[in-house]
Amino acid sequence: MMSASRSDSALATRLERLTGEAASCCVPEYRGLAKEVAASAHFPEALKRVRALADENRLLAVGLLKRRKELCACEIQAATGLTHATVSHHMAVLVDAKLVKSRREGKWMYYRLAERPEVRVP
Amino acid sequence: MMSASRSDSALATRLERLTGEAASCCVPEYRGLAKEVAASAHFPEALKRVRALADENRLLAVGLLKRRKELCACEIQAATGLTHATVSHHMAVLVDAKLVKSRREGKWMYYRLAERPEVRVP
DNA sequence: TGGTCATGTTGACCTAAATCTACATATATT
DNA sequence: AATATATGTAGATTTAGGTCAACATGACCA
Repeated sequence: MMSASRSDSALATRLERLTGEAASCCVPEYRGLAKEVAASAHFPEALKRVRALADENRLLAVGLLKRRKELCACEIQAATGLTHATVSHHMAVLVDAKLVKSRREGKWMYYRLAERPEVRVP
Repeated sequence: MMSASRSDSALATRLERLTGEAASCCVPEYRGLAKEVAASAHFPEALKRVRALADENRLLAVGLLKRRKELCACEIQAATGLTHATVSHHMAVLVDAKLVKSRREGKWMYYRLAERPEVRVP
């Protein structure tokens, strides 16, 4: 989104210093590297996972599920003190990020950790 | 209706709020479990780390640093297309979360990954 | 059938965070 | 010294998302 006439000079100067060549042309190389990282297979999923964990109550829910194997929504609600609406939203985020799996049993909804809830930074 | 300062320690406040409505007998037990998790030694640091990673551009910067061992601020700026002010802010967040270390060399600021940038969910 | 309980969904509100511009600081160069 | 360069900081604006009340859905039981 930035265009950058002014502030690319730092990079150009440094590259000129390192290579001895005019370097303003090398900005696309760094953008290309960034695109390579962002387009890597694991990047979107990793971003979704860390975003799912980056909330106090969702990280708490994951911690609860690490100690108790399985918890129903109302238990998570009791532990967090949130409304059931908020708990439902949070658990949906965790399930969407594939950090948690859900299982319905009658009117109760049970949650447990997925097999590999780890986060791999791409 | 519930007292308590609103945004200070959100978790503590929310845990306070659930005491009424004592219909379910096990609520205090889950409250205690939540407090145990949130008060664990690793919880605040883990939260800070995942929050630091939970931004597209910061996760991108970490990915860049995994490929290039060391990058200066202007190179990260070139890669992300952000202003230098925004880059500076993002890198400060990563450094504060102990995911990245910084090194000054003259007027250039170099960044590299910390020894263990992994995220441990508590 | 109706009623209640447990949970999901919607829509709005409101706080936190991401980003920018403008200015400040520090380093290098002349 | 002065000037240019590289990055940090402050303040303002805008966007993202956490939260709740209200409503909807679906399951169980009379």
